[in-house]
Amino acid sequence: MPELPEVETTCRGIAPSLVGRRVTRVVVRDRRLRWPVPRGLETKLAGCRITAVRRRAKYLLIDTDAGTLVAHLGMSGSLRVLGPGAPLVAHDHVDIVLDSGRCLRFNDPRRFGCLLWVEGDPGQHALLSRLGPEPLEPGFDGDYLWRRARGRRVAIKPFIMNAQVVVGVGNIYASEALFRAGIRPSTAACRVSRERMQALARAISGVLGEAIEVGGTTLRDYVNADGLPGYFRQRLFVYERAGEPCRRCRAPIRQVVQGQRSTYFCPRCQK
DNA sequence: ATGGGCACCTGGCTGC
DNA sequence: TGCAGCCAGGTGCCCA
Repeated sequence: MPELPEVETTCRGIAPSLVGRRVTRVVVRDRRLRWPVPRGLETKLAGCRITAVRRRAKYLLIDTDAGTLVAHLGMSGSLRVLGPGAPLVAHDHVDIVLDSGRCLRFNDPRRFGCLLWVEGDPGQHALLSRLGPEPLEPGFDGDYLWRRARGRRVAIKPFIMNAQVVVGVGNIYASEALFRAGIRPSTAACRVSRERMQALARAISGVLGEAIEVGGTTLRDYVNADGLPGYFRQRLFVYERAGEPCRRCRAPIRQVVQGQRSTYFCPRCQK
C-alpha cells in the first residue's frame, strides 16, 4: 500500500499527537509481522517520552528518550492516532497508549510491515545504513543517477526502485516518473543519457512532491493518520490504465511485467 | 558486485 | 452462492 507520500502523510499526521507525550502502555495482540515484534517492546517503550517523529525512506522513526521505534507499513499497514475507546477492528496488531489518553494503533492485514526497537543511532541499523538519498533532498539529481547507473544493465524501472540507489520510489511512482520523463521502462539504466537522467530525477521529485501535497494515492483501502484517503489517484497518467488512451497522445497504455511487478507505459510518449 | 527470483500474508475481485 | 485462481502499494534474502 503505502509508498513514500503515504508514509510522509502518516508521519506528518501522527507527529503532533505524539511528540512530547509519554507512553503509558503498549499492547501487542499479534507479534507476527515481517519480523516478530520484539519480546520486551512493551517494557522498553512504556514510560518513554517521545521526542521526535521522523521518516527515512519508507521507515517511520519514533524517537524516545530511551530508543527509537522503527516502523514500516509494508504493503497494507497503517498507523493512526485514535481516541480512548476506539473499537478494535481486524488486524489491529499493536497499540501504543499515550498519557493523553489517545493511542497510536498499528493495523496491517498482510503483516508485511514491521515494528522494531533500536537503541542508539537508527541510521546505523542494518535496514537503514545502506539506503540511498532521499529524492526530495539535496544530493539527489540527474548527475547522481547517471553516475550510479554507469555499468548497470538492469532496466531503468527496477533501477529507480532500488532503495540503495534512491529511496521511496515504489511501483506506482516509478511508472509515473518514467512517463513524465518520456523514458521506456525497459531501457538499460546505463543507456539513459545524462540529459534524460536529469529529466528523470526532476520527474521523481516532482511526482513524489505533488503526491505528498495531496495526501498520497488511494488505491484500495489506504487511509492516512486521520483515516482519510489520498487524492493523487486522479493525477495518475499510466498506473493501472492498461488499454486506456494515453492522457497526452491517446495511444493505448501498455502493461508489462518487470521483476514480478506490473509496469505501465505509453508506447508512443516513452522511448 | 550484479541481477533475477522467491518469500512473507491476507483480502478483494473475476470468472466458471 | 461457492470456490479456485489471480492480483495487489514492499523489500530482504538466496542463488547463480
